[in-house]
Amino acid sequence: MVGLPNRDRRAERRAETRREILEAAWKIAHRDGLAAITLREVAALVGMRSPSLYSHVASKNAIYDAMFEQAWTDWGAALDGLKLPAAPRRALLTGARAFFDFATGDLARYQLMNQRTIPDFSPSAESYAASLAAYQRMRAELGRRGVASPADLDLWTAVIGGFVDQQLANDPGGTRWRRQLPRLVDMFCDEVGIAGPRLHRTTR
Amino acid sequence: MVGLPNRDRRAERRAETRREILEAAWKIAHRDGLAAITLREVAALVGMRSPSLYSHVASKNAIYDAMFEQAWTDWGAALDGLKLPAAPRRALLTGARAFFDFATGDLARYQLMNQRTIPDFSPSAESYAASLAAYQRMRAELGRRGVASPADLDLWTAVIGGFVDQQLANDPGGTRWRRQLPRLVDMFCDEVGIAGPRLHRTTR
DNA sequence: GTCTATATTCTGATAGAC
DNA sequence: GTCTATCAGAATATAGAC
Repeated sequence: MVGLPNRDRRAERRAETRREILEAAWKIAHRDGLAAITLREVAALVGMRSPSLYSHVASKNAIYDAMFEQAWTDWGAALDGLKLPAAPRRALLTGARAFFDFATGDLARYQLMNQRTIPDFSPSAESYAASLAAYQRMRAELGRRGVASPADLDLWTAVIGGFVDQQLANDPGGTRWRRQLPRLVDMFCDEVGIAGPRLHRTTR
Repeated sequence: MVGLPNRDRRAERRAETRREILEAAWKIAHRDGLAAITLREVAALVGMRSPSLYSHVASKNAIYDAMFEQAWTDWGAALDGLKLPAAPRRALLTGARAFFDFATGDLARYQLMNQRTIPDFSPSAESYAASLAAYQRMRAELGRRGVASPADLDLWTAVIGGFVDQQLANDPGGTRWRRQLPRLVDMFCDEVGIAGPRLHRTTR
């Protein structure tokens, strides 16, 4: 009995090409910044001429959009893969370090995810949903540790984001702010009322 | 007795033209973002053709550089003009609000001052000195209130910057993070050991 | 699906007359 | 110091052959 092929080789090829296009775009972004991505160079890196890209991508902004979605999806996956310790303060520190390392590990990615670096780009509804999903996952984990009020959540996102920004801006590749994460978590937990032993030695 | 004129009208005119050029550049940046500044439009706004700009400015990046220096000089002046209350926590809150309002009041300016938005631009030594001077002034004021260790200073800059970033990114024009500044200052002061009554009501 | 060719528009910067 | 004219090149995107 003859049936349909159970693999769509053509679709696989298309998906693979699309993956290569995104990979090339990331490569340029890492080297020269997000704004430096051009269709010509993306095409050259995947072995095409620029007009051929339009068979795979609707526009340049569609590339940014796919990158945005990919970045947030990746962070969501990293978040899901975390083994969080039972002790709440330890759990927060693990999460903070994971986000910090993810964010500082790739400046271009962080700018695309969290800052308005590309003037004409704003994420599509589908891509934005990926970022929202990651945020909700973080919210759920914090809620499990007793951080539930919007004000407390805003406080958390702000102080963590601030650490990332300072690290990227003033000590890229270093640990000047990273090594203070235990202290930051302690300070935050003291403020919002998460009990437990201090994570770092108090110097006073 | 006849002497030299005590005003150099030519120099005054030149300085005035330069001021107008910067003003035009800011206007474009506010409307469409830093990256949208073009020499043609700057020239049009001051009533020139673009080549004429080169009599006043060495290059496009020189305009960014002058804007960078101006922004930091302005912030330094704002800092100098502050009347800080005697109570340390009150003083920190006053400073925090001043910086927060200065930063959130102008996204383009903040991006130019603190983020790497323009790929090819990096400040000249002279312009960078203006930012350093402002930082030293902040450091001196914090030192007077007992915040002196590099770690404490890093903690302060990070949490304040984080509040600014979140406000700009997620609630531009609003007060979602601004209204939590008293709490942030309390949290910070508790951590670094600045005594005094709490600035905000504890909800727990 | 990929190509060549091209449209269209913009960019920063320079040369040289006045 | 400002102008016209122009360079030299970049960009995204489309048309249409193959």
